[in-house]
Amino acid sequence: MLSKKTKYGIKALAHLAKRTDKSPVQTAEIARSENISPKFLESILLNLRKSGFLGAKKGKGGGYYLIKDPKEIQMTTVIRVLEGPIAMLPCVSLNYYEKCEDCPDELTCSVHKLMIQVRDSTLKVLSEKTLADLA
Amino acid sequence: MLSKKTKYGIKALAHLAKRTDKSPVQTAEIARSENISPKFLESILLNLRKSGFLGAKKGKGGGYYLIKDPKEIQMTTVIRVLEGPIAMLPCVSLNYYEKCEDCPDELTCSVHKLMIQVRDSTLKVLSEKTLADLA
DNA sequence: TTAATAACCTACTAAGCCGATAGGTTTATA
DNA sequence: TATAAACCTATCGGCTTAGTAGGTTATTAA
Repeated sequence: MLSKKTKYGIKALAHLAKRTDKSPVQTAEIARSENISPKFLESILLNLRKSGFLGAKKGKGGGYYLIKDPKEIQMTTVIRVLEGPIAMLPCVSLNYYEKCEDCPDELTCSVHKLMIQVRDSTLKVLSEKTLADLA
Repeated sequence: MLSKKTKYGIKALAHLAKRTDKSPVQTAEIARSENISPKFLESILLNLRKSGFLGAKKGKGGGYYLIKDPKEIQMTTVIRVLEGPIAMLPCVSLNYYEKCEDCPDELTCSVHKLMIQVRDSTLKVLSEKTLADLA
């Protein structure tokens, strides 16, 4: 299950991608139109800015704006930044790999093999999709 | 991410499926050979019995055994019992559907559409696999 | 009939995460 | 100089996870 943080983050990015002009949009406006707690969204947008997806402008008329072309933003990278691993087990994660304590040998582990297949099929869908497809 | 409960549960089922005879296997033995905390595993196996995957026999020589043919046990049903929803959002879950508080209209929600595709591709993999494939 | 065995059941807990909320600081604009 | 909006830090209640502890019931073997 995706956390609300991730869901809200994606919605916010899609909201920005829908806009034709690149003028900054305030947190409060996104929060209002997407029904998200403003303060919670604030922390998410900050996160997205620090991760290089968004730029920010302070003061009146300020807000957040997309830095890159929505077509260039894969959903895999968005989800990895907001949620963390896409895989269902740490031992099959490409970007957040961790060995299982209990498993002596990954190559013979039946669960491992299965989850690799799940991971790959999920990755196929998500890597083909960009922010532009959501907007 | 799958919980350890789910991972352990699948491993335990696979352990039983690997065996040629259908004689009961004790919790302690499975725990030992799969490196799982015995007491924790106990609660998982109980769960799997109550869900109709396992039968149990008490007393000496007792233990748990598979009720059905491993070929007949889809991984989707196993995961749903142990973990709950397979979908990444409640609003795209087939078996555990819940409406999103924040979303006024699912049909126009960009995240919703994306997660349906992820769900379907995951479901395709998992529904084709049975316990027999893991053993 | 008794002892041993193993499932069954109930309750508890420490730790961590999630989804916020509160309140103050900095920077840019009018 | 006042206002606006991002930025930052800290905190919190509630929930889930991954167990642990300890006793009860049913079955088997001596």
